Amino acid sequence: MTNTSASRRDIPDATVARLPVYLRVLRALSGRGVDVVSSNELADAAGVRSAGLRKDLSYLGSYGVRGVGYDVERLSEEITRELGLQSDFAVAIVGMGNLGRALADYRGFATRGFEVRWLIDNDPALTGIHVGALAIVDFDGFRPAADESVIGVIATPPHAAQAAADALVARGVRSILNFASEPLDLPESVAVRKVDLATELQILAFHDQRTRPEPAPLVEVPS
Amino acid sequence: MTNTSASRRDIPDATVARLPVYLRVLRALSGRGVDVVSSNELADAAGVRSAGLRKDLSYLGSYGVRGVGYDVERLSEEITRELGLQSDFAVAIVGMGNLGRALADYRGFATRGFEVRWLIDNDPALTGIHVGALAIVDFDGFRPAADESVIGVIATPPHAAQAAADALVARGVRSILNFASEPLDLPESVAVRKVDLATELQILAFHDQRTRPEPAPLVEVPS
DNA sequence: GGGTGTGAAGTTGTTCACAGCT
DNA sequence: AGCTGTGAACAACTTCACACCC
Repeated sequence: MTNTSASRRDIPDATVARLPVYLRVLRALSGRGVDVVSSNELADAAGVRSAGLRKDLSYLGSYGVRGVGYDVERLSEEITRELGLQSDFAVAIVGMGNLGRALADYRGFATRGFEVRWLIDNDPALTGIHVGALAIVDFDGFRPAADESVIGVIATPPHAAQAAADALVARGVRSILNFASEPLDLPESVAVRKVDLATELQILAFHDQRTRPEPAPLVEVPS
Repeated sequence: MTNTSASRRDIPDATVARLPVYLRVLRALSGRGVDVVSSNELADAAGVRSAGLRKDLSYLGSYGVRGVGYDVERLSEEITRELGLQSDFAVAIVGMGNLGRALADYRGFATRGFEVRWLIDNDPALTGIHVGALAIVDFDGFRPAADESVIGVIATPPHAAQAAADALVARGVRSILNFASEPLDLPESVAVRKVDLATELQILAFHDQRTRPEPAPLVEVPS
């Protein structure tokens, strides 16, 4: 809802969630000098089915050539544009515990169009300390320009997550990646994605328990 | 498919993915001395709709009381049992870079039934070094008992992920949480979940770009 | 031949709305 | 009266299969 204004073309959420994966594969191919790829090869490398891949790409338009495949460069650009990644996004990480520091140093961001530009923590003992090339600031030191897009990453302890989110939103952040297990209560207009590590493990635990091979591989006694 | 043996009751994947969230909320309620909760309150705290919550819980059986709500303790136990979390799971983290170290120290695991028991890295310069109470070992030092369930967490650089996964599986691991962006090629019998941080950011970028308020909200003079 | 693009069918997940129990 | 449990309607997503084009 709230979808009042024009929503360009309507790309399903499930598709949007896979576009970054395709993009990564395409860039790897491009780096290896490949310039045409079939839906089968691409799907394989991305871990999806080829029919699904073709359907996903069809939402962007027709960028493939029948009997041949997709132009790697062209498709790459198209997805980049669709995801809005032509210009770099700035990232602000809140919470400089272990996880926050690890994220601050994470190499994968820069290579995919994200620049970590602020490290925020309200603990006065931490402000001023450098992590990599950046100094930790408190929220007063976080003043993004009104026209720049900043993605906020919450890596605080659970009880501080809501306050961190509110502070980010108050300063114009409209997209948040939340590592705290606490669900955030925010305006509809703010996009939130959650990564809860313990939840992921629990989901795996469920499947593990369900596919346990034998009931109890005890004993081997004859008798 | 491959669904040869009995699959107890059939709980939808989407429901399984939410059970851990409910469980966390229930435990928090329990800690605050609450002993009955309605689907509305629980749904609210978990960030879902009440009808959906009730449907989810209905897959576990009928543990609510009409006109009253759910017994917090009872439901907690039921979900715990269903997820297979009665006994602790052991976790092995592979790749002791920034992310691996952060995960090794992550407090959220222990409180949710997971014990990090192995820290693995094949770099000889790292083996023997302690991170918290555990020493880093190489794969030769990873010898879980045949009957214990271990969840493997891959926090290596992308190019090492497949080899790490293969090594885990060769030692009996059947559940893997993969932080590397590389998709893993593994037998069907191994459950894999992927957490790709850059992908999450890119999905947010898409939404951000799409909901940008005005073309250019300039002016207003600060100084 | 080879591989894309896409309606149609099938599957899975969500929401509604109300019967039924306490 | 209040709140759960659930069939039934609905919506989203996936897979199939084949027409169509190079």
